[in-house]
Amino acid sequence: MDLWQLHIFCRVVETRSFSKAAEGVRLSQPTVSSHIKDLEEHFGCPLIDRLNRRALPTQAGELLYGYALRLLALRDEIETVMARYQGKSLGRLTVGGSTIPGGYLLPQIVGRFQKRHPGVTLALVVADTGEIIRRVLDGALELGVVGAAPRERQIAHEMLLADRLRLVVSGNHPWASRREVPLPLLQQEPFILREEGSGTRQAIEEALRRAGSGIGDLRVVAEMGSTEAVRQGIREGIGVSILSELAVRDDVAAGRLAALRVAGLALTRHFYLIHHRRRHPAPLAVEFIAFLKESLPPSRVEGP
Amino acid sequence: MDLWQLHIFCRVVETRSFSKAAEGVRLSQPTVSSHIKDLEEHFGCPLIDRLNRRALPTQAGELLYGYALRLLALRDEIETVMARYQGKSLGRLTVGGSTIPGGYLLPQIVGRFQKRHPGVTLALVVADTGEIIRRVLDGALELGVVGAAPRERQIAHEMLLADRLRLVVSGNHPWASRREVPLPLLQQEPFILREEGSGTRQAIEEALRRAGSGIGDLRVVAEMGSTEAVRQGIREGIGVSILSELAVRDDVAAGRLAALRVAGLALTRHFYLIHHRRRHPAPLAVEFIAFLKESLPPSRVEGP
DNA sequence: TAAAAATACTCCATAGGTATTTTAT
DNA sequence: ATAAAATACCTATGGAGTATTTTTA
Repeated sequence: MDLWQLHIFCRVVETRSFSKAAEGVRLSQPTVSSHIKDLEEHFGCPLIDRLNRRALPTQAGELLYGYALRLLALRDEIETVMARYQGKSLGRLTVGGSTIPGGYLLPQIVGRFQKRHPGVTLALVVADTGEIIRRVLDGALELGVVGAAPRERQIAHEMLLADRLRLVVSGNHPWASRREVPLPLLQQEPFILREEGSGTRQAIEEALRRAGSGIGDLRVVAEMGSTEAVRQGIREGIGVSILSELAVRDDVAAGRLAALRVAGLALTRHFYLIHHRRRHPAPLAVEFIAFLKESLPPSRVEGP
Repeated sequence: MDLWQLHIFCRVVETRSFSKAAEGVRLSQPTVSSHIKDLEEHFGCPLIDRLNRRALPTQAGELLYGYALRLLALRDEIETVMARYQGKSLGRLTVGGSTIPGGYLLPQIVGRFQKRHPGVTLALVVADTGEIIRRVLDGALELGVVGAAPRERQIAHEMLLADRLRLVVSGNHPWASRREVPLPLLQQEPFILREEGSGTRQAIEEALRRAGSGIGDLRVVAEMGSTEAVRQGIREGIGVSILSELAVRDDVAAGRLAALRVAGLALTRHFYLIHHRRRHPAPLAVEFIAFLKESLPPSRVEGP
């Protein structure tokens, strides 16, 4: 018994004729006969009564007909669902982001993508870079945006955008109107640092090292566990800090904070799009990647 | 896409391996590979990610897997339902009976058959012989038991039982204790006749004709439209009549009526089992016919 | 290096065809 | 005589096999 034979059988029942059914499915009449015979042998009972002018289903035939219709309908449903899936109007996409991209970049982009694809289930998972990588590896996340290039062989990474880190001071700080501050001056200033292990802190350490300095040369007055906490600390005048431009964009625009360069410090850091190297991306993921790239200001997309 | 390929695909998803799946369905690994490839080409997207040690479904694969399980389950349901149908524990049987068999023979037999086959839908249609034949022809009835052998080419008939017609008198009638009455004596007695067109009346006319007599020679005092009415008439002493032994069995046993022979009158009449000559009977109908025959007292089953 | 899947080929079972016969109206 | 299905027979596609190669952990 296969779907094709059931389809032929249904046409015979509906047209009450082997020849008409044959026409309908573009087969010869003997071929239809042989398929019906096959089914009858398979089920071990006659399905169609051949009454020379009419072919009528037996009781067993009627029973089979009902079920065959359901089966064929389900088959059609599969075809349409799979097609719809490819048309990206159906599916599920789970994206991960480490702290900065997950907090300040992806929410808006995921939101806009969601609006463009109704009927699609979107999820954004925010966790630290290591966790994001682990989840991409085991397949729980299809894509991730993280603050460091992972060295796992199984993970493919692609530079997505160069995020500028800026010296951030309160809006009423004496430096608020300056464009730039020299490093020695910064080293006099009370400084708020992120905790050990933070990607931002690592980027700062790296930049200082390249400038022949280090964290020890800063006047660290506080260590805080999140970007939010640091931002609050700056606004309340506890000190200044170096943060991702993304994280303070709104506050800078509103004048609550000011972002400036540190002369002689190359405070650039990259975010990477990651995915499993050997798993096929869902069409929706491909679509999202394209959407993500065109959503980023072109100026920010620079070489590695 | 066919059911076999979907089945193989499901095994691959479940075992997470092409080779294991191949073992499970008794195929070679390359054959499994080619079926999966076929499916992937059919749907136009990868379904399985081949990660050397493990084969994991893509998102599209998971989507398909869910539907495939449903489809295969429905397929299995068809197989079991069709098998159950053949085991006769499932189905529907509609039997027709003309007045006498429909009123006095089939109800008990249908009832006992119903008890023996729970889960089966049984219906008994009582109508005149012509109507029963028409309904067997159009397929609304699968079987019929009628009081005359139909001459339609499309209807097969088989003598089922010889029903004896008896002269029926009230339990307190002078003849009640007699075994037999001569025809001339009967012709003196008030007689209740069935209406024109009744099978019983036809049988009486036929018997009288064979004896060289006719209805005109009877003292007809009433013409009644049903066996029931005639029976009541006899009990109330309006007259005597000739009725099927089947119709008065209970009353005779209870002594309310008496049944006797008429000397010189061959009052035998046959009931016939009929069915459509060219339609395959459902297994349940075959079963019912066997049950019907073994339910009849063997003495009553005689040659035609 | 070993384990898994892909590739390359061979073979035959069967879906499909055409021509014809059978059957019942 | 006709219309429909069954039968007989032929062909070719593709499902299944074995042997081998490719790939990556």
